[in-house]
Amino acid sequence: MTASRPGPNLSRIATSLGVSVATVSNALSGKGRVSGQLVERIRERAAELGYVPSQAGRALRTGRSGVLGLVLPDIANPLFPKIAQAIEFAASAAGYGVLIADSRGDVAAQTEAINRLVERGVDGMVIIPRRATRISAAACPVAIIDTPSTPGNTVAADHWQGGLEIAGHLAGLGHRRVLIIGNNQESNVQNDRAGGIRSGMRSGMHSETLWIDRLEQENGIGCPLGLAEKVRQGFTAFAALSDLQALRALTELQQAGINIPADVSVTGFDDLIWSPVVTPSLTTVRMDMDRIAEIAVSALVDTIKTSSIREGVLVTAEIERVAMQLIVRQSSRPPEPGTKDLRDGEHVR
Amino acid sequence: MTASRPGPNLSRIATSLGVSVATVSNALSGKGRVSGQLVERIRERAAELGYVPSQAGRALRTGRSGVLGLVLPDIANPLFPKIAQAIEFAASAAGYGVLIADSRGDVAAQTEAINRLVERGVDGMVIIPRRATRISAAACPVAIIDTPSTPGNTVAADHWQGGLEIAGHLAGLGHRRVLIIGNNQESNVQNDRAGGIRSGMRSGMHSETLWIDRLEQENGIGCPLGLAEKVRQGFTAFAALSDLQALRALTELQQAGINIPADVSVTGFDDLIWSPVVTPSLTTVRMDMDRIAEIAVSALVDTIKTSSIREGVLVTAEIERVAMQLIVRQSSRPPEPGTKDLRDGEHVR
DNA sequence: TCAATCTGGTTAAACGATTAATCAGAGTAA
DNA sequence: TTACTCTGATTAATCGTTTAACCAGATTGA
Repeated sequence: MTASRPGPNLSRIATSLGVSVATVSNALSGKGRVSGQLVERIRERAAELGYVPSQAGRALRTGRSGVLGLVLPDIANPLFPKIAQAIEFAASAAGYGVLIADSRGDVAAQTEAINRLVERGVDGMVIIPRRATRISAAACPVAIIDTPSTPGNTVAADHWQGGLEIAGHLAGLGHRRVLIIGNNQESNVQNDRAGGIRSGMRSGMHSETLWIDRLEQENGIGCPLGLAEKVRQGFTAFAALSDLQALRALTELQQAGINIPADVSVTGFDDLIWSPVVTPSLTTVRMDMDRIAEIAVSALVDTIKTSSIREGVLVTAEIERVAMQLIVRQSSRPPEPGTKDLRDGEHVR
Repeated sequence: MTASRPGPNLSRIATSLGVSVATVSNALSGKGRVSGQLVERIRERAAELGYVPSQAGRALRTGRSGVLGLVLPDIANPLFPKIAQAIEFAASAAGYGVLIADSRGDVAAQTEAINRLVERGVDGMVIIPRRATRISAAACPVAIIDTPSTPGNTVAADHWQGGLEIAGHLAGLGHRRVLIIGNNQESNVQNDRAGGIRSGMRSGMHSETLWIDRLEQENGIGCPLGLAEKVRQGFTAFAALSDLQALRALTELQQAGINIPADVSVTGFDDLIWSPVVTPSLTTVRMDMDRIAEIAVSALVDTIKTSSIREGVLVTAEIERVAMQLIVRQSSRPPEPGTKDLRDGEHVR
């Protein structure tokens, strides 16, 4: 029993017009030598029969599947929807499908996931590593989206510059003492963001950094961050390295009776789904995921088209960093003059 | 130039052992008649050469691609990570790959996205419709994950029962006046959840429903929900139909100086990523997405394997609804006796 | 003893698209 | 007239796997 596809194939079109399959193939792909009128007639007939080329047949012959793999070691990442959406859009615009692979955070399973994609014959992969994972060269071109400071990175948001934006914003509002809140000290992305914030501090400004992973190792997961105490110490701005941490800070502060933004300001990163709808809405920094995806995919596709042999290449793009955009909302405001900020000044001295 | 795959193929194994390709194929698939020892030798050699079957060749011959499509009309849905993860896991356990398709919320683009998947030759699709979209029968088996009350639904969380859990929990705590908060009156899922909550009300309990979409049509997107006023009217519990709305309610109430859970309780649905880490952590109801995905995928795969012709079938499974699980955290507590709840009693009378 | 059956394989034909090689015929130049 | 080029098509091979059909040799049954 041969399960034949329902639709028409090249040969059906060919016999129905009394020409050869090669001619039909040439006419549709515009490659060989076919007269103008015949091309016209073939195109018409193909459309009228509802012809769709068999990817399997094409893949077998050309060795190209027309499919890209998308690897996210941390698929539970709340950024995933945006990433997947952007990659899928860019890929399908370039005529490619997107196969997803998940490794559930496990580093060993990541290799296995990559292998599954290779076995399925993807022409290339987009990998968004969680930490500084060395991507062991796969059997196909690979584009990496992480952060510009990661070696091998293809394209990414300029997280450092995003940090500068936050620092500039807080400085402009008049904040002096900033607490940076991250959750993973191993993360290249978070380190760049934090570095950007620190290097954006103006004279007279001071920052400290709170790493949640450290804190949770001691006090258990989900422990309080002790932010009310930080407020008492004179911090007037809390710059989280992700909106998830910003939300955690926001609610903890609110619960402690501290008003945002009247008493202190809170900022985040990534403009995640809840950021516009919480009260107060969250000042944050957004990355242009569509543009990043478009650059990554087109660089990947270029490499695929030019590299005749199926080899593991790390793809590079001309534009390596894409600017992040500051979104000012309600959660940031100048510190109340004469109260906490002044008290802080005394505290420092 | 024929771009040949790098790895070995059946014929390489065959010639290296001096047997025919058919025998190798039979040995590896365990289908034809091959002696035990020969099977053994072929398996060994295949492993030692690192043989991976060409999906393209197999797909061309069998008419099956070994790939499932995943269609999410609302890819920005915060549940997407969990869904994609669960589907990918179940599919790859069954030997299938997962191709994603996004329609960016556009209903017209949904059909186009489905077509793209069909053109890529997916063997079946899992569709998670946003609203009550009639799925125009695609050219392959389709499993739908929505809610049990949707006609054509294959398998889904028992949202109604989830609502009952919430209602039971709030009733057990002693709440009398419950405000249900949804954001989309067209959603089957949300209606089932709300219906469950309402039908779980004990005698003496009262509920009202606030639809955010209605409110935002009048007052603009991101408008305040006026929950402080509701508290004054005597509501002591706010049951959101999604954790996103729960979060919106939580922060709005906190900002208004209302303490949770001391003054009022807030509950959600879905156990989204932020629910355990906000303060107070959110009481919610979780669906067993892994189980749902496993049921949907295996039903789909069964249908694919038995239906010889490639036709558009709506797949059914034996288990149609999967129980949701109540997760009690900090945001729900008995109402303060003698204060708001009593005042409410008077207010009602 | 002769035919039927079983065992362990082999042969060959697909699946559908691509593409190098070829070919018939017309036009052209010497 | 002969050789050469150009155009517009056709032929045939190929990608890797699956599977129906066939076949040689051994065993079995009557």
